[in-house]
Amino acid sequence: MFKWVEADAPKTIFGWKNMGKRSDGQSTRAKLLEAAAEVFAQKGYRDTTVTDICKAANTNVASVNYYFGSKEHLYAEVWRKAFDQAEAVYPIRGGLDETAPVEERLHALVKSFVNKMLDQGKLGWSGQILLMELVHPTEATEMVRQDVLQPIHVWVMQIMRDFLGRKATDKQVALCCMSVVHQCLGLGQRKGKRPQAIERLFDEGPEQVAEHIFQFSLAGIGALRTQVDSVP
Amino acid sequence: MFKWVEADAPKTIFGWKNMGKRSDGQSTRAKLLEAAAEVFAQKGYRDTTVTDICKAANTNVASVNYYFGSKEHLYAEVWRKAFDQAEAVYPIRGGLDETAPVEERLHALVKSFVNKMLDQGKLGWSGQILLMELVHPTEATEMVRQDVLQPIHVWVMQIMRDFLGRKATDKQVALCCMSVVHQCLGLGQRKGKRPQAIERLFDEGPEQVAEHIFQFSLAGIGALRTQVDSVP
DNA sequence: GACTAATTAAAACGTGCATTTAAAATGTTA
DNA sequence: TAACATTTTAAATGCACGTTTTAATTAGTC
Repeated sequence: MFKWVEADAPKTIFGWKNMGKRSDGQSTRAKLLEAAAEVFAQKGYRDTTVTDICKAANTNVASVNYYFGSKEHLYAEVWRKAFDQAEAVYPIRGGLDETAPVEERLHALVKSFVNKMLDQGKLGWSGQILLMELVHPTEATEMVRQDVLQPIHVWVMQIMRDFLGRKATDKQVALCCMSVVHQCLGLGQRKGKRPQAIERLFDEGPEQVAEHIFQFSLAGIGALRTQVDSVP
Repeated sequence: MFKWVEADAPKTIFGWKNMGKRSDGQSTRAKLLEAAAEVFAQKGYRDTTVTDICKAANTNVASVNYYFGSKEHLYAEVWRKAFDQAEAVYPIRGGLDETAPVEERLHALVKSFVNKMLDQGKLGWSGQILLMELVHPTEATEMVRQDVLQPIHVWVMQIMRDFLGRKATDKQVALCCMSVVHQCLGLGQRKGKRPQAIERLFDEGPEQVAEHIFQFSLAGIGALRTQVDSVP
């Protein structure tokens, strides 16, 4: 795996102003990034051709390799950017820190997660890509695990631990994390591939779904907690 | 999409006994079916090459097209067979019919589903393929939807309806189905791609996980039911 | 044992795709 | 305006893969 130096940014660090750079509004690099994100989210890494991307971005086929070195590098960058954009609008912590009441933290978490999975616009791309990667990974997964996935996991575990208390085992905590996360992740399944009764749930936006998952999980966790607490 | 006539079966219907057929124990066709299932489940449809399959089955590259017409047809047949095999050992109804107590039906459903997703051997292949198809469908999805997916959905909906009672809305029923199914489906994520705390949950077999999902869901459904019942 | 059909085997074909190349175009510097 | 770096373009390259072809081999029938 070779190291790729970006074409745009580094060129100005020597003091030049805009050496040889075109000035047609949105740079080709940005266009590619935007177009690629949409195509990747829709068709997945493997079914997306660089020709697809360049057609969508209205650029030459060679531009992907010129700006990103390879399809794979573009994909990694797309993924990271999609995550950042979604996180900016739907922050997983909802502006809360670890001192906030657990219920509030869980509520914020679920709302954020559900929105990320169900957003119909560009903010839903990260969810689509995430799910595809978890089910059918590419090598790019490794590139974002530490920075993006790990912090979320820590936050969820923290919430569940606070819910269940000291007496709960690590396994019980992990199981509850799993239940909540999987309920949210599953929302990313391909549209139109589910039974109609399920599809209709999403017609009226993510709020109702998020509320359901929150209440459902709250009860599930509550049951486990009383069970934990009953042990001396 | 052309119609393909299988190479083995149809040849005997004219009254011949075994015309030209080799008799070396396991037929090439069966070897392909078995090997392909494993490779498809592991690498997914797109990343699997027919060379992969034939190498695993110890056959010639042309054999896939000879016996199945195309990679896609083989895939469809593999999928259906994997489902049947898993269903034979982990029946989704657990031997119960609609007159059995709802709790028992749900318990059986979850156990069956979890086993299908977590089985380490060939009985786990159908779960792997199912999840990949839901997240990133191929055209083969359509071939099994009616026969395989639809009946399961009907059964789950039935269970939830019986749980929640007449007063519950269709939407509430569907949401509960979703919560249960997604908890199970999520188990099919690629091994080794999750946080360690989660990975460890599966070391000791599916039983504990199934039990957790059952209890968790029972509480979640229960909460919704009391809410439903409280409305006059 | 010759005939026929089914199966296997090896090589060839054709296509789709990521990437490379080399030249042209565009902008900047002096 | 000349020299130069960056960016764009169109065409070429090379490889991987599904499928086809053609010939050889095997098994059962008469």
